[in-house]
Amino acid sequence: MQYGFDEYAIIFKAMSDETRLKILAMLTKGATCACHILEEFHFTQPTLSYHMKQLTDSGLVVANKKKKWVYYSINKERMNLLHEYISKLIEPNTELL
Amino acid sequence: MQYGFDEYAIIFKAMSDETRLKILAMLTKGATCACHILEEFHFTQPTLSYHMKQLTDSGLVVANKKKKWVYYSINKERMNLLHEYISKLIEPNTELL
DNA sequence: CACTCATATAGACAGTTCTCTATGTATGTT
DNA sequence: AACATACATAGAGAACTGTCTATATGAGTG
Repeated sequence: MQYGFDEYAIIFKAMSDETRLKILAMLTKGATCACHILEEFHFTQPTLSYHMKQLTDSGLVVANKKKKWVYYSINKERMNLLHEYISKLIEPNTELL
Repeated sequence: MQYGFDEYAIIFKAMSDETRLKILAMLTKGATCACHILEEFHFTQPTLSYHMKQLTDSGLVVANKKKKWVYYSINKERMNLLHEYISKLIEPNTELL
């Protein structure tokens, strides 16, 4: 396995919140700035900042600063890693242990 | 989408713990009884019972009682659902929102 | 330079999580 | 019936999470 359970746990933890799943779904439409994401929610700006940090720390999302705005987008490479991980949990006798 | 973000959040939360990821990996080898799973860890039996409850409540794992033992195994249908969900986060403009 | 706008950080606080010990339940054994 | 084994539940406590308000940072504007 490329990474340990601890690393995958962090990734899954990033996805273990309804708000962050909605953010990820929004990002499938393409890179989006924080201010636009915030409009879709009823919490404050620092709370969004907290959630974006969880997502970027996990590696699932990358931040791209352009002028005053930060554009967030999905890290497809990382998401593919997760996709393969789930595959290994479906197919028996894989090299997970 | 078949289920809402809340339901997927519960599934991902079940996978957001290193211990439970290791348990899932063990279960890829086939149905395993709790006592055998416990041998692989250094915590107590009630702690394992707690983790197994998280996994079964999420639907990722099913419990099968045979005599004195409970055999746990991966619910492949549920895992496939997760697999498809990740696919939708990789491919752009899917119907997640 | 003073000000505004977009975002991040700090600190507080309620709620949740993961672990433990103690106990309960259900099944099998002597 | 008494005991042993496998697992679940209850309750407690330390650590973590998600939210807020207040403040900081950094980039553009007049």
